[in-house]
Amino acid sequence: MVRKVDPVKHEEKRAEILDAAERCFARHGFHGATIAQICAEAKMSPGHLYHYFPTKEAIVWAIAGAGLAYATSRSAQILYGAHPIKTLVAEIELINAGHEKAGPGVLLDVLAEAGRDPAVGEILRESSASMRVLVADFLRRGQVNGQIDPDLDTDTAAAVLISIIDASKALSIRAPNLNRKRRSKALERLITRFLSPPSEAENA
Amino acid sequence: MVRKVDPVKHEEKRAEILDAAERCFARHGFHGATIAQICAEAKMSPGHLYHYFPTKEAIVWAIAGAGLAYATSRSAQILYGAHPIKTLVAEIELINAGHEKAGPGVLLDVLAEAGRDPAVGEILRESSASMRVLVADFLRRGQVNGQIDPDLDTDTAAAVLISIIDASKALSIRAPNLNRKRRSKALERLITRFLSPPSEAENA
Amino acid sequence: MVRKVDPVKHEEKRAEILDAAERCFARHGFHGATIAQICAEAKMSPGHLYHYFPTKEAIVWAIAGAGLAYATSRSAQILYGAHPIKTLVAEIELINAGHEKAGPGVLLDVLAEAGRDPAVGEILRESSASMRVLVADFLRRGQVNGQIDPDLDTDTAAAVLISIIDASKALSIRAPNLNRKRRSKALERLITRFLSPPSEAENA
Amino acid sequence: MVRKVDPVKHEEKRAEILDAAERCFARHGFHGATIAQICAEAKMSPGHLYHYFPTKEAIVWAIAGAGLAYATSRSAQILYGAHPIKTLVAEIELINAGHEKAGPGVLLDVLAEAGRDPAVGEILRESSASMRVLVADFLRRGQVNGQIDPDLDTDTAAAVLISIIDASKALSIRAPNLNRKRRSKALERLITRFLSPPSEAENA
DNA sequence: CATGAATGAGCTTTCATTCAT
DNA sequence: CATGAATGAAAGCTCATTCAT
Repeated sequence: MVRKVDPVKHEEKRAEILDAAERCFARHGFHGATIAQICAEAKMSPGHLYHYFPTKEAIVWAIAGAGLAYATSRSAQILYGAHPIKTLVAEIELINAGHEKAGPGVLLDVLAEAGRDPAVGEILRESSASMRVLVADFLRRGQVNGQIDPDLDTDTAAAVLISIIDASKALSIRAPNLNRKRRSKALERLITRFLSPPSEAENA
Repeated sequence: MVRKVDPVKHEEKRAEILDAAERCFARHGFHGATIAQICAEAKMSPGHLYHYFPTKEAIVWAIAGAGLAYATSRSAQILYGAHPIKTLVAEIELINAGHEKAGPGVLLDVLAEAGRDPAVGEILRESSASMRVLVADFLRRGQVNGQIDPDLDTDTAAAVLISIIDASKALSIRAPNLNRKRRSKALERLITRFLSPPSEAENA
Repeated sequence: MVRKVDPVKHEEKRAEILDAAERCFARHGFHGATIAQICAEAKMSPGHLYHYFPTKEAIVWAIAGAGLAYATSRSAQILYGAHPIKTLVAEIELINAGHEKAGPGVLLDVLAEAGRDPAVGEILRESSASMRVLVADFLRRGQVNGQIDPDLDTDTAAAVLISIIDASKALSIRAPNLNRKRRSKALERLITRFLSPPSEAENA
Repeated sequence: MVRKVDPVKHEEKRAEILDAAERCFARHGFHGATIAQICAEAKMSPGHLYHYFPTKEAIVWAIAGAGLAYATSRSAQILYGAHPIKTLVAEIELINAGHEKAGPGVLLDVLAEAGRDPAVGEILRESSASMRVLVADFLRRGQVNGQIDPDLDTDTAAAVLISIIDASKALSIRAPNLNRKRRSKALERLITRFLSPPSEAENA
């Protein structure tokens, strides 16, 4: 007999579904979006979709995991690049600019759902933990070369920094008409001063 | 002679429904909670509930409005009291401690829904705007007496500060096991340094 | 003790309710109209309304009875007046003119409902029977003085004549833009020729 | 390769639903019949039924349209056959005989609903108009060969004739115990005399 | 692999009717 | 006599999920 499934094609289909689902979830929320909408968006019948995911919940979990994994990997890129704080703030601005066209994405939905669906909670906490490791490591390196206050508890500071990304999502919804330059400057100031050693106040 | 309606009783019933609805929404989200659950929680038949609210949406809007109005009024209390920053951080800790028993409430749901339901968006933006006025005023007073950096754009800074409250909700979901003392200290440091004038770095 | 109820006032209230109900039924049909609408139209609370009618059905029956009784009494007036056929056709035109403002009333609803609700059926058949007696009597008088074909079975002819009134309701709904003069002329011709003795073809 | 939809099966299912719905509407009226009843009658789940019709209204419209279309096509058959008037009256008798078992059908409901639901009104008026064309044409042909009064306005006369079919429905409800022979004779006389040229009074 | 027909529990909402005041 | 608060069964409709093809 022939091979049952081509695992590459299988993964591609899964990715297509997740792409479609993310657009639907971003537009209507996890509970507002329907399987039928996702099927239409993915150009796929419901019977076929259920070959790839056993339940709608499973799609939600996959979306939550993928979104958070992307945020983690993007953070790694930024933190190991040049001028991480400036880049991070620029990234936030870039994302928020995207909201004007496509809405704020699913992060807030994940946060809200995490308080209810234990599986989403678990995914969020694990992702946050590994991102925290990443950021805490960055902070420790900064402490070594004197750019970051050695008194900071790196783990706690990392958690706070991560939540500032969430805050920026909230910020762009609560006050969408804020001047972008001023918002960037304020966020940069917030982060820079939080991390800086006591003596001097400006570095990135 | 005959009383037409007793507006006090009417208001009380409405409040009972909103109380019940808030508990249900906090547990299951705006879309996950059902009218039947709210009726059970409020010990009321669906027919009766619909004497007080024309649709489920109307209940969502009322909950969003009430929650945000409470946050605004509590903020006013804190900002006009003694040691506002310390008190604010303490308040955040108090609220987060509550999450362990009752979940994180509906704020994140409001933020997520605001990106979808224009009515919720409007409610959120208006509430945020009036809260921003409040906080910006506080900051301006601080600038006058030298406790806050006169270079800060008070409006932008106010928006950022408000979103830090949202961030603290996210923080307590992403990292529920963080040491409380350290978290408080970090938040206090974050806020204090954000606001302080350039020369000295420690005051509240 | 005092008299329990003033029967005159009681009848007046009943009449007010029936007035209100007829307007609602004409607008929305027997099943489409709600007790709440009737209460609003009669400026009355539902509790009070139920002092006068035990069920919604009872209101329907009363409306059906009243409408049919009115038609019967109006017919009597016409049949015992001068130029009954011309007057009848004029009356039909008058009624149909009213439809343009207020809709076709409840007659068709009564006919439709009579096929389902046995009580309405009974009311309709009894009313029709007594109207038929009236018309048959008119026809017999016409036969005596030679204006009406003595070969006609008066009872059957009476039934057919009555149903022509129903037909005219249907006519004004099916073809609302028909020229009125021509419609009147056609109806008059229909009735006149139906009744006339064989020799001459024109009289009223 | 893969069939998208089998339009034949789809049409069959639609027809089954309409069959079931017609029975329910005939028994309980458009507003009295429920989706659940139609589902039971069609042996189908509500979810499935809504694959074929988007709303209950759409079913009502389809039933109204189908019933009127049938009446129109049947009329065409009769008018182009031999002895149209005798056949028409016989058909009316046949239909009315059916009422004793199955009730008077939905025609009166359509007429009543047409005064309220503009969509039904539109369907009725369009169907009536095309039927009127058919009947008027028949009358004109009769005028040519001298069987029908050339003085008749064919369009108005056609409208009146059509409404006599409605009248016969009403007749069989108002007076179900009328002698059939006599009723047939009276209807035939009504129609024949209405159409006949002035000189002779008997032809079909 | 792929379809879409089919299910049925459950959703929000309505409404005739009752009851305490 | 009069109110309107209160009920709860049932309405129309949705949607995650399954199944025959």
